[in-house]
Amino acid sequence: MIQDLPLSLGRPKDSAKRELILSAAETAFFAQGFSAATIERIAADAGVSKVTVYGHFGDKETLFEAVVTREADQIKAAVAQLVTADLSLEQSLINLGEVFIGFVLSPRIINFDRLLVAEAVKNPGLAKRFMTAGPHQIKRLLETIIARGVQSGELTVPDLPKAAEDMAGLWFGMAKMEAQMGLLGALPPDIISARVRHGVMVFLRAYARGAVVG
Amino acid sequence: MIQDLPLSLGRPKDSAKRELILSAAETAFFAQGFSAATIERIAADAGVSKVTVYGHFGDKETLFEAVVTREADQIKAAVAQLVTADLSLEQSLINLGEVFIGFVLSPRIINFDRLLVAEAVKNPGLAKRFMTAGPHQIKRLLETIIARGVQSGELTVPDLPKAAEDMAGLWFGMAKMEAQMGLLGALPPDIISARVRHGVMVFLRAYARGAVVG
DNA sequence: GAATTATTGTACGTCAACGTTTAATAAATC
DNA sequence: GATTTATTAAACGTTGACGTACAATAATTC
Repeated sequence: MIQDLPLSLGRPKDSAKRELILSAAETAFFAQGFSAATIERIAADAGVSKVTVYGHFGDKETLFEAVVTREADQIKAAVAQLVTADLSLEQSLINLGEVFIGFVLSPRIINFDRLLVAEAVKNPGLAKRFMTAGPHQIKRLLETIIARGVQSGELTVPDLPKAAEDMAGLWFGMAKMEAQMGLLGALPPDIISARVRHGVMVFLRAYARGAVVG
Repeated sequence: MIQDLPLSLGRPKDSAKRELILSAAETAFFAQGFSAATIERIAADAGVSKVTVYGHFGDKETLFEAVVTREADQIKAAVAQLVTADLSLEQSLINLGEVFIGFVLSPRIINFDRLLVAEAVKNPGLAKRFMTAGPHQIKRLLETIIARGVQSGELTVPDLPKAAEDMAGLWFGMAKMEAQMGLLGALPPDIISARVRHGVMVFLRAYARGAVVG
């Protein structure tokens, strides 16, 4: 087993086990929510003693936070890779939209979302971390793309953040609500693509040069 | 106390107590979620014995369902009153939007939403009932209004349901996500109004007669 | 090899909440 | 008044899960 550098005496904590615990916890929390998931089950799924779980993470709350933090970090990394290549305005929007919508509407993220929404009251910090790592970053990218469209003279945009929200809203429609409520299964890529393309067309039409939108 | 008609022998169930229980349950569930809310506390808040709660509703699940059904009925009734008066297209959209967005983003409904989202996995029927009673009805109204705009020649709409989703998406933007995550407090009416008006303008611009939107 | 910490299995203490039981009383019908 | 059902208060059984304790063993440093 690959071990960490020795920072203190005695047998070091097994970081592989830590990862196994996190993965099992993620699965359990995603599937059952915070309260319904049990430490014993998580430990069993991770192939680890319950005591080890308590050794790595002090209690259930801390374990949950670690799961959320880990997921948020992964999201952040994924978003950071979304460098907008040098494509047409329309293609840039479609590309970003497909990634964004595909991501947000994926069963995995919908489950994650459910978790955060349920826990948002007790633990607003976690929800905020997720929004900052994911949606807010995407919105920034969107603004960048739209700003390029303004510079090239293709668009007239009086308010950049508002326009970005409009684009996101058009992409979503009511789909996220439906997905959260469990009325939407996993969407095939072509459905997502069609939805995104439609949204982009509407957006471009509304914000075409010459249009005046308050 | 006002009693129901005698349908069977013996002392009838007190419908007033039933209502008190439902109200207390609603408060508890909204504030704490399904698992965290306790029957004892609900009974105490309703000023009623725990046994009475179990007498009216067999168990916690059933009580929860009764709360959701009651709320959905109220929503349905509220929506039914939204008869679209004979106003301009723009005014009709603004009016409906303000009611819709104000409703969906209100802390009360956001909490309700959180509940349903968390419970949607276990109990998809409840979530569906809510969607049917609320958002889906609104969407129908929206389609009616948009169709009037088409008939009057103000709009060109190749796909009515899609257009209605676009309008809803523009109204929402990312606001509902933020609200669900607890990053948005109660919104004052003028903020909601501004958001709705902006969405309507964008929508009308995109779907103005002559526009061709796939 | 000595000292130190991690891991495991098992068992346990604790606690909170669901749901039931019981005995007494209240409200309704006949 | 007899019967039947509802309500209450209090006590109880049960369950499930969190978190801890203990003794034995494994891994690591010095």
